[in-house]
Amino acid sequence: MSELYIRVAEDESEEPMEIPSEDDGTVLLSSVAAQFPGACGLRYRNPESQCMRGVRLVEGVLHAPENDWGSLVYVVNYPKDNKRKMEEIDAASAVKVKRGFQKTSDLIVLGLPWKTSEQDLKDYFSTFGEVIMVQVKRDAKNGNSKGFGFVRFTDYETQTKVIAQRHMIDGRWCDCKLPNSRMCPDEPMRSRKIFVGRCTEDMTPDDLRQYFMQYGEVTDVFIPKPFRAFAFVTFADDQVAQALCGEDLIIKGVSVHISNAEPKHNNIHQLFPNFPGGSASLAAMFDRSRYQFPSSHV
DNA sequence: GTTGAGCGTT
Repeated sequence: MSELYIRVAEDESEEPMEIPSEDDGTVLLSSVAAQFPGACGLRYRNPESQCMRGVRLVEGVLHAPENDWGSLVYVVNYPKDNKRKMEEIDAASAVKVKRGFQKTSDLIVLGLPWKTSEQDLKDYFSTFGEVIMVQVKRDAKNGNSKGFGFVRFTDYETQTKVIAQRHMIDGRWCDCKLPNSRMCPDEPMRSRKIFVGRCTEDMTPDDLRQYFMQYGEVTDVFIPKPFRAFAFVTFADDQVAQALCGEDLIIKGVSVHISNAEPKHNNIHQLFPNFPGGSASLAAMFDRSRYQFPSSHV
C-alpha cells in the first residue's frame, strides 16, 4: 500500500502526472496542488456512466472512489471554472475582490524650481493624465517654496508612467517618487503576504492553505507557536494578497480578518543583508532615522 | 533676499 501513486492530469487529453498517496490510501489536495498550483479538487470519468464524477474532498483530503484509485486518470479541478488556468483565476479573483488594488497614492516631486507654483505643477502633470491634487511645500513664514511638492493622479497607469521618467519642470529636472513617509499607507507595500487575524486554535496550516487556494497560489502559511490567534499566508501573486486585505472571511465557521502583513524588523539584516560597515553602523543608521516601523506581530 | 538633497504645519 505504501508508495502508491495516482495519475492526475490537467485535462483528459494531457499526459498524466503521478501524485503520491498517503499511507491510508487518501491523497492530500496539497499534494495535487504542489504539481498543479491552484487546484481545488479532482474529478474523473466514471467508466460506467461516462460522466465526469467528483472525488470526495474532506478537509483537504481526497478519498478514493470505492476505496480504490485504480488506474483511472484524474483531472484537476480549478476554482470557479474548470477550464481556466491560474493566471486567469488570479486576475479574476483580484478584480472580484478588488480593493486597494491599483489605487494611486501621493507622489513626492523633488527638485522643483523655487518659482514653480501649484498651477504650474497641475498644468505640467495634466499632460500625463487626470490630476487629483498638487501641492508645493512652502515656508510658513515667507511663503517660499521648499523646492518639492506632491501630486496625485486618478489612474494608477498614469502614476506608473510618471514615476518611470524624469521631468523637466520650469527648466529643472525633477523626480517623482513614492514617498517613504507612509509606512502603513493606503497603497504600496505590495506585499504577497497577508495577516490573518482572529484565527482559532483548530485552524491548521493545511486548513488555511486549502482555504486560501481558491484565491490564488499559496506559497507559504505560517502559524506562530504557541497559539497567538493569527497567521500569515503568502501568495505567489501580490495582487491576490492585496485584493484580500480588509476582507472578513469565514474559515471553519469563524470570521477571520485579513490585513496587510507588516514587515518584520526583529532582524534588520533580513532587510539589508551585507550592509557595509556591519551591524553597528546599520543599527545606528536606523536609530537616527525618522523612518518608523509599525509594531510587528512576530 | 542665500539653497538643490530630501519626505508632507493646517
